[in-house]
Amino acid sequence: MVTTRNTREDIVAAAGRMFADKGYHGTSMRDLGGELGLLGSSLYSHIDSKEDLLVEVVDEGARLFLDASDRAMTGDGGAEQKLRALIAGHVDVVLDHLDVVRTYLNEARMLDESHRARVVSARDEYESRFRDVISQGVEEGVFRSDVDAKITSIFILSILNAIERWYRPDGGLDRTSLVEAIDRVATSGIQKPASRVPR
Amino acid sequence: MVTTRNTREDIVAAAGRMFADKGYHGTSMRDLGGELGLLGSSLYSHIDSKEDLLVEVVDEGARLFLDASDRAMTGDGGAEQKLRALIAGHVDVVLDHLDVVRTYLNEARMLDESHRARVVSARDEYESRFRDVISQGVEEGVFRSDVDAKITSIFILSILNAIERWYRPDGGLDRTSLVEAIDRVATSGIQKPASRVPR
DNA sequence: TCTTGACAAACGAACGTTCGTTTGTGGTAT
DNA sequence: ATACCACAAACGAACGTTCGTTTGTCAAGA
Repeated sequence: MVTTRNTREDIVAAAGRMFADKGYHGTSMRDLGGELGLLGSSLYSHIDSKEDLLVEVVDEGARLFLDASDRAMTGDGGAEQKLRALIAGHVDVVLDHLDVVRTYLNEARMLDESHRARVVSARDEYESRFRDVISQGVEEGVFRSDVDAKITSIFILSILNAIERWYRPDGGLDRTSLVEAIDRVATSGIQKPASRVPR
Repeated sequence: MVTTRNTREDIVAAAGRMFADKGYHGTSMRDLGGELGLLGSSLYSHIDSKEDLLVEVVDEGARLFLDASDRAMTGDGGAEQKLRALIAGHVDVVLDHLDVVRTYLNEARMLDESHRARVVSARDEYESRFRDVISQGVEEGVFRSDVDAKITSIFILSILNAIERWYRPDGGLDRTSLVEAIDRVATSGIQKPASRVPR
């Protein structure tokens, strides 16, 4: 037989893919087995329950974002560079782990109370890094003093988390341009500055 | 007996509520009946199928947004005012019809192909109104000429559509301030304009 | 030989839905 | 006013199917 055996990680990866596409409750164990060329029951040689799969995928999503933000915060630049690094790191996670991210963002709420609580606190921790960098920028004087760090961090994360809903890798917009576009709208908005010294 | 009877609209409303909370596939007809003090089977005195309920809720969501944008576009202001009206109208729809909106945004993809296609085209139409207003603003010269209307409209809608994920009516942020905050970050960003006469 | 991964059958529970029946209510004829 | 009827709403049992999961078996690698 030439078929390679499936590992536990194959199953988790396929679960991430299917949960992202059809949702947790919209994916049956038989669906998932079929994706791997197995019967649904055969999955139980590798895992204990369907919910374990969701926990595993969602935890991975949380970890990816936190790790990326760790890396972004280690730079020695000011708030502007740090914010841009956070944005770039987030975009990288979304584009490099699209299925995990989609499951993390959309299906985590299907977890039972205790697991969901862990995810929520990880998400809060992640969001606080954006908030802190924005606060820092306000203190440094590079961001306007009337900027509300909390709500602004929510807005930036809203843009970042929506990427999975519309971005297509073959859509003619590479990730550098995407980061650039997000960074520009976040920092400068769209309004033309009042002209001050024309010529 | 004092209990009032349930109408079809009660059922659709409850369906919107439950689909928003637990997802379409996460809500059983017995769950839904229980929400109304009925057996699951009793729902079929009013409806033909579970999917019909989803279609009805999602269609309502699409209609709410399109109607709001119709109203916003009738003003005679410039692009800046129109964009702000679009934002304010969107926020009103989200906050006044939270369950319908959550189902519209998160569960429409569970519809079968033909129904989903209708929703996608309604969403495209709605998005194009944001895009057109932004293009108009660029032509008018009130928005910077390097603004990409397509991607910018996506970003603004990302912020607007994420509201359902975090906003709490009792959270100390009223809707006027919310609209104001979105409008400001969209038009002005967060960066402090370069000062020209330092010191 | 021992472990692993997959099979295939089977489990009980839950699913969406159907069906025949009961119940309550409002209008009409008495 | 009372009796009647038509109808809509809800019941409750049951349908066939699918769900997540358990179990016992067996072939193949280590």
